[in-house]
Amino acid sequence: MVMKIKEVADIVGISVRTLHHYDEIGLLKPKTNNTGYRLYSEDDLELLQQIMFFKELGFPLKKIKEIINNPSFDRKEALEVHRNMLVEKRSRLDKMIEMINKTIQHVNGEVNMTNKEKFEGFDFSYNPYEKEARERWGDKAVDNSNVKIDSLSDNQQKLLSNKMNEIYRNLANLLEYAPESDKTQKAIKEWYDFLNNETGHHYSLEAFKGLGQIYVADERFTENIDKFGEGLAVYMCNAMEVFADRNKQ
Amino acid sequence: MVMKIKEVADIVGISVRTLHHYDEIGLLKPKTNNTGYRLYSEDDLELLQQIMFFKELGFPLKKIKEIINNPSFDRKEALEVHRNMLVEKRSRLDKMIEMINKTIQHVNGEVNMTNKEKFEGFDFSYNPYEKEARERWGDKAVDNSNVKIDSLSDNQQKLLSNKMNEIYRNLANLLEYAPESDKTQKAIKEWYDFLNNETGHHYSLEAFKGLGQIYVADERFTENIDKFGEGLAVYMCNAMEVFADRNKQ
DNA sequence: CTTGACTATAACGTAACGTAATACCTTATA
DNA sequence: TATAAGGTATTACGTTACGTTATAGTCAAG
Repeated sequence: MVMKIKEVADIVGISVRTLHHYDEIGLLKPKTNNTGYRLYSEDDLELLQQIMFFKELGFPLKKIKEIINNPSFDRKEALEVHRNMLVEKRSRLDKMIEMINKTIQHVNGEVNMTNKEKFEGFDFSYNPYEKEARERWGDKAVDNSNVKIDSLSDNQQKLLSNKMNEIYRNLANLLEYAPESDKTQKAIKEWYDFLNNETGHHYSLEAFKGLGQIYVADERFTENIDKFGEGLAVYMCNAMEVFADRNKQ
Repeated sequence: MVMKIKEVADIVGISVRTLHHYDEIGLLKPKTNNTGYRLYSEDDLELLQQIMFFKELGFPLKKIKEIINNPSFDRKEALEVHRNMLVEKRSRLDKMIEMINKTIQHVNGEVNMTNKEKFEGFDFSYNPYEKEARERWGDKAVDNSNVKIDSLSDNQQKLLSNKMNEIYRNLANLLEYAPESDKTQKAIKEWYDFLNNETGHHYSLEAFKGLGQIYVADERFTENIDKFGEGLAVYMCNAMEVFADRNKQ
């Protein structure tokens, strides 16, 4: 079932102009019929829902475009982080309500408020989930160029980039296990095999170990990797070392 | 105690440029010392708090200026309406959280969602308090879109609908009494309580009074209500006003 | 008395649409 | 089938609420 622009606008609660705008900037480009009318599909609506979520969270459209165009974008994961952010937002609202109650009492002369207290509810900088989202989807995390291996083709780079993201996410969930644990080592092996089979380069175990060390030594790597989990770079370095040493000879 | 601009900016969590801007447009003009530095007093901070409240609610700065410059502006009253709006906002957040949970299930293939459902949490068109605020401080034009009850669940709508019919029938039989009569006022109270307890929205007395006025102003309401008895809409409007004024304070 | 952090004004830039003008397309109704 | 009403497209300039330099004066600590 396809829908014309006004129908979509009415359902979503935005203006037709806004949808025009999203088309203009390439954020949401529906198909058109022979007379140039925009026809929105179910998939377009799903995408629009995603866009609205990110918009609700204050992301600029440019960033939203980057995020949803990134092939490593995991919709379900995004939804879960969004939920956490909304819960966080609600608790901030609670704070504001509490604050406004205090202010009312203050106006009545019943309570004194410090200046800091007067604005506590407005301060949006202390939201761990927004921070998480920014770190996960913000500038550098989306841009894998820091980590790319120049000699590869575009396709290979994209593949590598996706695999890296997958590996990082995967490993970030294993941080509680020891680097030498089976689960971790299995993930590392996957990474090692991928490098050898898909990148066109051969990585010796020593080279692989060296790569792990680069993750810690080069802060461009450290920074990007740690965005997937605190201390992940060091963790990976250790795990890769264990992997190399175990399989050596 | 006076504060320099950066201190204020840091406390409130906005930029220095923003405060410059507010000064430029005459929204918040602090005193200056002999070297031109802006010095913000306690009163300036209180005003800024007001400004931030209205901003949070999506008012444009121009309107905010009009509002707080209006000599009839009652700070306490404004705060109370603000609180109500925040509570309303929180319940919308609850809706969004519910929706996102549904969406996650939907992604998992567990549930089907209609297009309307997908965007329910984004629909900000129904908020009695924003309507109240607009009428009080904003354009007096009645925005009909605020009158719809689409955002209620099917069950709530059915319940509301039944209760409305009951109330209307009831009141149509009281048309011969004055709007301020005990019988009429009792029926009105029942209506008011129902709205507050069953619809998920909180109606202040002012909002309730506004609702009555809508019955007369919006011909869709007038038409339907008058089916129960000639002139019932106007009668209810009067009775609701009496009820609001009597119970105020 | 110098340096670094803070402040001022001025002026251009930008994001995300709003608004208006003009013209074509679709559909319900006479 | 004609015709009006309302939806749609493109183009283009306007607007809001600041961001971002650039340039220059001010203040507080070492």
